[in-house]
Amino acid sequence: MKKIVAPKLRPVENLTQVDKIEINLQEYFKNGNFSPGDAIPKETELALAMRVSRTAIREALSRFKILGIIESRKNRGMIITRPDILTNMQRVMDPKLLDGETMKEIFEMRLVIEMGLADILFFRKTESSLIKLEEIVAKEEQTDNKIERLKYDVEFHSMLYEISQNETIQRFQKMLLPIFEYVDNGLHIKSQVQDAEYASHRVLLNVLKNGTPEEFRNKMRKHLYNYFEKV
Amino acid sequence: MKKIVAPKLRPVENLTQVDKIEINLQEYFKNGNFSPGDAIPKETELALAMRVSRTAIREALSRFKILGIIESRKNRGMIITRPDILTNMQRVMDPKLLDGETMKEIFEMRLVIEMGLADILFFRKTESSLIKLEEIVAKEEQTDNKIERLKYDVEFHSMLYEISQNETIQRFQKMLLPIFEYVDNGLHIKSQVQDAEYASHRVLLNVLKNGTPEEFRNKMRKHLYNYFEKV
DNA sequence: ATTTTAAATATGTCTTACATATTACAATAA
DNA sequence: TTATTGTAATATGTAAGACATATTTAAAAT
Repeated sequence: MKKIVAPKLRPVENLTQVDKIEINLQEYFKNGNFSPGDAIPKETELALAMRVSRTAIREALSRFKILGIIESRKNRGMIITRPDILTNMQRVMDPKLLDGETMKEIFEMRLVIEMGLADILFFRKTESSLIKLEEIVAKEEQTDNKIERLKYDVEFHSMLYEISQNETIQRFQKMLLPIFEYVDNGLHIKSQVQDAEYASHRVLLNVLKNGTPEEFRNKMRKHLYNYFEKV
Repeated sequence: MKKIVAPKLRPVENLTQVDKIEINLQEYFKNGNFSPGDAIPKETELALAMRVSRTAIREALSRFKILGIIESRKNRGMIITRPDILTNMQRVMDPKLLDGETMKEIFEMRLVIEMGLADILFFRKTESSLIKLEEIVAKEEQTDNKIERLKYDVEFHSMLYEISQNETIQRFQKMLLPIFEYVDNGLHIKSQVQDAEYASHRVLLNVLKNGTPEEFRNKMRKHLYNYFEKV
């Protein structure tokens, strides 16, 4: 029997109708030059225009609600809203669902950000913020409890972000915290042995008080690079 | 007539049933210790368990589909999937929908990242990547067309991110490009007058070739700080 | 002029019905 | 037996109809 070899066939498109409506709407929102507050057509009109049922339209619209792109005023209609760029990212920031490679990259991104922050930190540091850092470091040094120390580690770095006074960067860091904790807990990193070069929080703080941005970057590199095989 | 003064009342909760189901499911997914590929209960079971209609369940589930948290194999059931942390952010990254303050903060974040990248760039730069940068700079210098120059500007900085070999950071940059372009186009920034300190792409390239990470950071600061009133 | 009523409207929810892709398994042909 | 084809069961996808309800608008009543 002759074996029939299948010719090059592309897999059939496997999008549901709702998926297609979603794509349609995304285009519509993107190109519509909408501003927050603008009304969009009502469900029945959309259903009529796209020749689908109201059910399907509603399922697609529901997707955009979780993104914060639209909002419905009950019984009045739906409007375009100002989405929050970080909440959606936050929703899916689950170490259990991310792969190792991505987490390593995210951790490297943290390193990039914390080194890049140096100039801003020296520019925006205040007496009170340095005192707060001092308190955190002091408490950290007074405990041997591993969990406690981890807590103060998070607090120290969070405080640095706070000093930046950049809300977006701060929220970005808070969002990534689950990843950092996961990495800090010893997965995907090299041995925790702290070599002679290691820079402690105390060292970082002293540099921030009396040093230069350049010194701070060097110490921060030594503080965090410890977690990498190589950069 | 006596005027009744309303006591301090909290606004009534204004969540729809689907919103509540969404919250329920978010909890369920988060605490369920799911791994990608795991199946979740079928729609009718969820509807029964939550005492709501299948329609409402479907609208809520649909929301998680756009986040990439679940996926449905048609007629077989739904499974947990590995979400992409950046696509959702991308969906809402529309300069028209963001407020000015957020955009300024995002631009500052760019500055932080591009300065923080220095060490990695020097570690991962290659001959071929330097040649590509050289080509971009050469083409930029040969044109006076404003739009062309903007194009090469984007290419230059994109190439830097590429050298980092960090996919996440690269995608982050690509996602923010609309913002950068919007800012570059002259809104929310100080005068474009380039002071004597200004560092060109040519300068940055030469430093990357023969200088140190520290020099690179200084030049990058001067290259980008130009866009700020003060940092 | 002010308040009350009533109608119209659009979203929210539920129910029922059926279509359809996938799977597993039985039936059939080689 | 072995491989292919057919078939039933299943869960999701889609549609349509019905009604609830909050909001708005306008008409009606005070």
